[in-house]
Amino acid sequence: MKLLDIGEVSEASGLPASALRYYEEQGLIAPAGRRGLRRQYEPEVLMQLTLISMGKAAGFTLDEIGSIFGNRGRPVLPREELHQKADALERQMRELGALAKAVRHVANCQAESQFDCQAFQRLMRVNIKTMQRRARKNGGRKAPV
Amino acid sequence: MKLLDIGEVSEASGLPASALRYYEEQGLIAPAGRRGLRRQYEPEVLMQLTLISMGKAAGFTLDEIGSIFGNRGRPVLPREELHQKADALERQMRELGALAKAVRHVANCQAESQFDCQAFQRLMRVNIKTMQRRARKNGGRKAPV
DNA sequence: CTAGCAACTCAAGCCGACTTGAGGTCAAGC
DNA sequence: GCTTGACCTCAAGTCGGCTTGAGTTGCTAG
Repeated sequence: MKLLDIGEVSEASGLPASALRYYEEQGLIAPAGRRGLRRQYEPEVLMQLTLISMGKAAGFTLDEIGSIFGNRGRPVLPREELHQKADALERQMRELGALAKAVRHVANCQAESQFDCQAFQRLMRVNIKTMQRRARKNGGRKAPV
Repeated sequence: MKLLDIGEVSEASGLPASALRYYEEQGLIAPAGRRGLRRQYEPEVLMQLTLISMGKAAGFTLDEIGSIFGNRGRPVLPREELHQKADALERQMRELGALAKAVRHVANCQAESQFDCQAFQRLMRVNIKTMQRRARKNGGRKAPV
């Protein structure tokens, strides 16, 4: 199987080479070897990068991503924790849906201010609650994800 | 209607007072007035903060959030752009779902490495494509959201 | 053989989103 | 009338995630 130069990986993934080197420094990816100075990647790395991008989009830090999809696809966390992460993701997904709804509503609503609109208020109500639940749990620091 | 001290807003929202001042500096919220030096907030601000939190969870910058739910609930962007934002959110929601599935799979899968697992590979395949589409469009910089 | 060019390293810089700390203000309760 | 505690301002610091720049190395084509 043909190995890829960093430039090719960059091209294929859309990530700048500097980011790839940075991911390596953080232990998220690794080249199969070198040819001279140059890193040579297995095509598999593209899948890893997809995972990383998805994880980032979901608000994980690189560190967290590393612990979910650890060294070359072997997860570092125990099953139970992984399921918790998945639960969190699904919750977050629902929140995203709520936000999409809210934005959609804002686009169509005639009210002077959203805060005058009954429908909008209903959309928000439930989320104020989940937000407060979350806040109570972690003292308002950093998204638990 | 009773006005709230920053401490009360902080308590109710779970956000530290320093963050509230920062949001004010960025033009996202504003107190109804002051009593002496102290900011006095209308309860309405809690709804705005919910919106902000949701927006952040969805990966928007504070700046972007400001342009969606502009000055006191009157959106700054035209309808069309708001719908585009909503579309993007729904896309992102689906990606999040895919990630949840992937994590769930990793938790259960017996394969040595995820990259040896057929089911996992299928899960990823589609996302590599969307990732590449996105990359081609923006040169790999900053999430388009 | 040598010129190019892509890649390399390492240190420093940058941006967003806050936090922290030092030093100041003020209304409320004793 | 004084202390206390919540709040204030402003400057500086922090952290994550990269980017930028200067100076170096080494495969490849002419």
